[in-house]
Amino acid sequence: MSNNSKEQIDEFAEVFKALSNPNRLKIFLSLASCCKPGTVGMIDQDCSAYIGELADEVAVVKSTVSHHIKELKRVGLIKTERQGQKIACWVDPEMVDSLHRFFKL
Amino acid sequence: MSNNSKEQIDEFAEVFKALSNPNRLKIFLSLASCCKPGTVGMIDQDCSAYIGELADEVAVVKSTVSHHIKELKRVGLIKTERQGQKIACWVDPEMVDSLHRFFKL
DNA sequence: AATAAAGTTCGAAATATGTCGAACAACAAA
DNA sequence: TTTGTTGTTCGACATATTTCGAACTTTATT
Repeated sequence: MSNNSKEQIDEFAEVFKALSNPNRLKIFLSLASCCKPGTVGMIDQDCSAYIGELADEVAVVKSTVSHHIKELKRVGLIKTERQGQKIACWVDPEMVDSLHRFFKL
Repeated sequence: MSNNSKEQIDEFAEVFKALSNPNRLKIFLSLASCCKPGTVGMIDQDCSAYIGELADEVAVVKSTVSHHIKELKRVGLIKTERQGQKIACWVDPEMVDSLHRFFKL
């Protein structure tokens, strides 16, 4: 911990900002709820959700969820893929691991 | 990860917000740089810094550092203690551990 | 081709944040 | 008690964030 360049610091700060909004954090946790080791980059029905589902779950309109997803994606916390009309979202376990190591004492 | 109540989510969101500002994150990392296991609650010259030192390090005026320290303290990331004219600041390893566990896959 | 479903983009409004400098308070030293 | 050092509080200002609803796009279905 704490052996970081300015760039790394700014990058982590952006990730933390992405997680600093309660609704965005809820979305992230909802997507993370089925994230297990060994599923890096994998998509399956247990490990992803659609925008509309998330909107219902978090109780904000889908345009807002769309913004939040965009931000979570921008900082690398989640990945997305179009599946027909819908967009599947899932967390990137590598980023979670990076954060896990960040707080390693 | 992700088995959290609304209150816990809001609490973590506040902690992440505290770490989302680059200058505040720098301050935190500076204080964390010497944080080792087994030093919970301990203060010594290797494990704390004063407001003025931090202001120099981060290159913002001390009134701003004072605000940032107040915020880091409010969310539980750091602790402080007056030592004569100065105020010693150090990270709370328990909170760091809590964050470490948060990102445990 | 027309309609429906799922997301995105845009514009607007309210609220929050980060920063500074000036004035103030607490403590120490002469 | 006067002066210096360290940190806090206050007011102000510029900028960023969060959220919504309306209009639009993309894909699927009839």
